[in-house]
Amino acid sequence: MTRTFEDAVVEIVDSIPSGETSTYGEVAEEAGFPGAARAVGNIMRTVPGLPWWRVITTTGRLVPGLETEHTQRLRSEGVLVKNGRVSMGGNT
DNA sequence: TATCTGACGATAG
DNA sequence: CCTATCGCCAGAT
Repeated sequence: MTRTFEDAVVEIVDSIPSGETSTYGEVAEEAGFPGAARAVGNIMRTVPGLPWWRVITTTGRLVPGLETEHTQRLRSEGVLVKNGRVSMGGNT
């Protein structure tokens, strides 16, 4: 089994509970590759079927080019978005 | 094996 | 607040 970064990221991102949000850095760290936030982003766009909208950047920035789509999806999950940004990691 | 890419992260201006 | 640059890493070609 080619258990690679991709596989790990897929499972982790897919494990993010609805209404919550995580960051690329967090996902990368959980995957076992801290610092590989960039690689995470690539996988998010490479592997379909992933709740990529639950993953944001550490700065609270949403996915570039899909900010509108991203915001709508988060709001649909119950995540409050403020001015194109996510209200913290979905936790108070 | 080498080079390029990118939905990041942090710092500097 | 925004833009630019450097550093980081795995994947794709």
